[in-house]
Amino acid sequence: MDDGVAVLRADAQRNYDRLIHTATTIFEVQGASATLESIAKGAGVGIGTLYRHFPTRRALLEAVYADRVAKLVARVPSLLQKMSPDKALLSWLEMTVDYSLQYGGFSGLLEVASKEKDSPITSAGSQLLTKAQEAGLLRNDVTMVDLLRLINGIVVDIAPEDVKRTNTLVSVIITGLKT
Amino acid sequence: MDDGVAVLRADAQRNYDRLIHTATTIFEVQGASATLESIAKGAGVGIGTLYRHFPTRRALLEAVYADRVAKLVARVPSLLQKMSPDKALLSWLEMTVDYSLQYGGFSGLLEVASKEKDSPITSAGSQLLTKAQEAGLLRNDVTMVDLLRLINGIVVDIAPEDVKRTNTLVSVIITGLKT
DNA sequence: ACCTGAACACCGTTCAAGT
DNA sequence: ACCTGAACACCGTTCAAGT
Repeated sequence: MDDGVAVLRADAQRNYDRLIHTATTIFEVQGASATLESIAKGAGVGIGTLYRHFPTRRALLEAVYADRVAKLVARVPSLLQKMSPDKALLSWLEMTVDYSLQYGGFSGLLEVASKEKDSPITSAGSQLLTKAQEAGLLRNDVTMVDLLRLINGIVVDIAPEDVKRTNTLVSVIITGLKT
Repeated sequence: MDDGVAVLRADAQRNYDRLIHTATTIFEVQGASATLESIAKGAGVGIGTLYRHFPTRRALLEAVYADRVAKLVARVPSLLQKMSPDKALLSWLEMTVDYSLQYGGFSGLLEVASKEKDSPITSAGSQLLTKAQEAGLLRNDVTMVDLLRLINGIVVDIAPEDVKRTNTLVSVIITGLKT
């Protein structure tokens, strides 16, 4: 019985850590479409080693942003405790937008995760949306996948000078969801 | 004095027409990111000829969808004549979404054009939005670039089974814009 | 004036050889 | 068990040579 994390050989573990560290930095600067070659090179490993640890770009993005996703998930119950579910959803969406704006590659992860109804991000948001809908606060004909599609549209390819527009756009969406 | 359209040598004109025709078909099937190589090949011309006529992918997209853009522009005054400006904007946005869903490459054009405040598409929509704002029907703190960002988010990378969701999402946005 | 396609650059992905 | 990087595939873009 273990905790589900495979034990790696010392050199493999070191390469894994270096890849995560380098990818974090490079995604930060260049965004989620940075070349994998540059990440491998920056980490001082062969490109094959990157592929061994992370068979897809998505796997790498998930590993790099695992802690932020965990934070988004953890925020759900604490928000529900403090405020009404519609306000909680608004707050949670703003947090998601903030992560996308702060961390270069996060929006690349959001882009794929938002399309799946049972990804960690979608599942977390769904709890808030469903609660708000059950309370009759938000319209019933919208799913979390729908909502994240709109949110993703707000942050994708955004220019630095447009960042200040995002709050307004999130508020448009939330207002549009009110019953 | 001419009409602004350069007169091409007969073979050049034929190649131009073939490129447009082939590009229309291929964008339809594969979307705006189809390879330029496949378009040149399908048109029976060298890749250099494609670049001579269309120096960028965007130039090709604009040429292919010129008539649809013209329709969107032409629709503005006729919509304003028939209904209130907020309803006109909703109708116009639905038309824009329909084009993006119907024509494979149109959303690729929308993606770039929507970011410029004076592209033909943005300018056309702006007239409706401004009228609706002046009439006090829609909130004043949103621009057409903002709005097209949301619209683009709705249609980009949409799976066939999600197409039916787009009407709901457009209505969420319009509702959210109401004062 | 226009066309062709080879050539170059760049990136993703695999896999044989090595430790 | 893990790593390396050459090799292959693919695509965008340019430009010398040709008509």
